[in-house]
Amino acid sequence: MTEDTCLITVINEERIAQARAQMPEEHLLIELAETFKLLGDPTRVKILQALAITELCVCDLAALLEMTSSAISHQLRLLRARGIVRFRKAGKVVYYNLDDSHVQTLVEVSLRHAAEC
Amino acid sequence: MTEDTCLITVINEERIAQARAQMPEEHLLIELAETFKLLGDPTRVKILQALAITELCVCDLAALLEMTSSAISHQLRLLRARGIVRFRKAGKVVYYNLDDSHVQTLVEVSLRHAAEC
DNA sequence: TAAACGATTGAGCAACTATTCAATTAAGGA
DNA sequence: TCCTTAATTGAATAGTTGCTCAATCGTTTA
Repeated sequence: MTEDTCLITVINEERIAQARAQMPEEHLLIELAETFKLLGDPTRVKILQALAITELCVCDLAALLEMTSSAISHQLRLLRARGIVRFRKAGKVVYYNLDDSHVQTLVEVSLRHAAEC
Repeated sequence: MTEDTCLITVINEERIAQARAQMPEEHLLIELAETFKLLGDPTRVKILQALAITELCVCDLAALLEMTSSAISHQLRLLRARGIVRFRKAGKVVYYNLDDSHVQTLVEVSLRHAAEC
């Protein structure tokens, strides 16, 4: 991390200034990336899509995705930590729901777009 | 990958059937996850956000994000590969633009939501 | 109370990823 | 032509991640 060429060489100073002025705060962009990263995994996308259709317990999700309940549980923990899913206990069984309608619309919008390609 | 408990134990058979029937095709969900994964990195989100404001060359992006142009170039390659950015050459300088308006609105919508939290 | 079962958790591992570093390409200017 | 510079590329590396496996927790029921 010494002075790299391109930390000095600047070609369009005004544009950089403009971008810098209009860019959202860094922590906001990092937050954003965190959320996208969470959606950026096939298993988690499938879980979210399934929960968008109906409430399911860990075991059902495991059966649906043909994975171990351990693997599912690990992923649900991440989704829980970001408040994307919520759960309710019914005895031994834990049912999961989507808790973030925004994420749901995000997935819907993206799916529509993906389907167009 | 033998017969795991939860590949057999099913609690809500009808719900699983319903989810299975309504779930989008697997390859579509995987595509979706690929796109989200690409957005799920701070550097790439910053690049996209900057390009949403103004056209910039590799060097400018490097200066703006305080990173080496090599690191930026590597990330641009990934974004290019998915058709999210396009470029035009002006002599030695390569200018990058957003090429996917959908991704742009995706980021905008998400930013608005992130800002609300 | 003990056994059974759904779910969670932590350690470990293999696969992946973002950056660095060095080498190379392509274009411009001396 | 040679030198400089913007950009790209490949290899190497440090850090991350998703799954497995085994152990454990909490609840039900025999």
